[in-house]
Amino acid sequence: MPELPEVETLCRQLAPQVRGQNIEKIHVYEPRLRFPLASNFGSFLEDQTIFSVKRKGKYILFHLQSGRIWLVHLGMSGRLLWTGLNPKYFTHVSWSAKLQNGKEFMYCDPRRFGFSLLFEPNEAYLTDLGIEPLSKEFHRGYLHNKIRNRTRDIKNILMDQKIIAGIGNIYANEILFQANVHPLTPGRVLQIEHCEKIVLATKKILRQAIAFQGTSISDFLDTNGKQGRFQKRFAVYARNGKTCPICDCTIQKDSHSQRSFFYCPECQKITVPQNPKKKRNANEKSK
DNA sequence: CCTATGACCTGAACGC
DNA sequence: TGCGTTCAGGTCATAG
Repeated sequence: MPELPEVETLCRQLAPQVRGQNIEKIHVYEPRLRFPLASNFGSFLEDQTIFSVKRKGKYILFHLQSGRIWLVHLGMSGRLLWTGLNPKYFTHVSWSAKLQNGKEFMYCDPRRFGFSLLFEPNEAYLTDLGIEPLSKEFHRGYLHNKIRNRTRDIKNILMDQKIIAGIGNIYANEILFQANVHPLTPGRVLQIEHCEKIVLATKKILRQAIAFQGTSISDFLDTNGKQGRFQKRFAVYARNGKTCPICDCTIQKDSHSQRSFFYCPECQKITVPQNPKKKRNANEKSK
């Protein structure tokens, strides 16, 4: 479910309700997440006051007044929901947090790829996380430096959280369409002007997606159980067989390193020619 | 250091 | 109706 725009949506909804609130009660229902919940999960958080809620990449960070940090990652299928909604949403509940104002939110995660980590004041955390794509740090020179010697394909690079934090499969596809770059283009063939297009496309797509409260394909719901709407704006993602919004070609779907990718063969021609070192196959397609 | 691959989970959609 | 297969928004550990 969650890439940067979805996590940002959740943070914006949570912040006004939880800021300054004391955590009255934590319930743990299912500790078996990507990393098992710490045995002191409840006692670490109970009676702490939430100072702020921030997003970093795809992480939600609750900064506590004590200086402790509570980090939440939603994996593929994690949801944060206010209690009181239709009970059908509350399957696979992992934990809940009740605040002094009576509000309570629950973490539900069927696939259990998400996790929650706790940090003491001054303890290092997220040390390997890359820069924020919506920050000024993310500019064409930064991207060009990161990719200039890489053979990895650009879509994979965009999804590398150590380089840029927050982009996943949906937005990588949409960004590369917007930038007219084929998803499998090796990083090292992209010039500074391509990097410029990719950076601009990244900021544009992510901002739009945030404005639409993220994307709901099947799993994502906001804290009130409502879907995002950016899926209505998809140019390529999950649109294979449909018409490109720009050129009337048919959107293609393919797969690479166990991830689907989607592209327009006409609009996304920036790619690498066949590697000259590679031996050519003796047989062309017959006939 | 870099790159590619499998593993971790459940549920939904699809084909037979 | 049921059973098997494939796929899904992410990340990490491992091997070369």
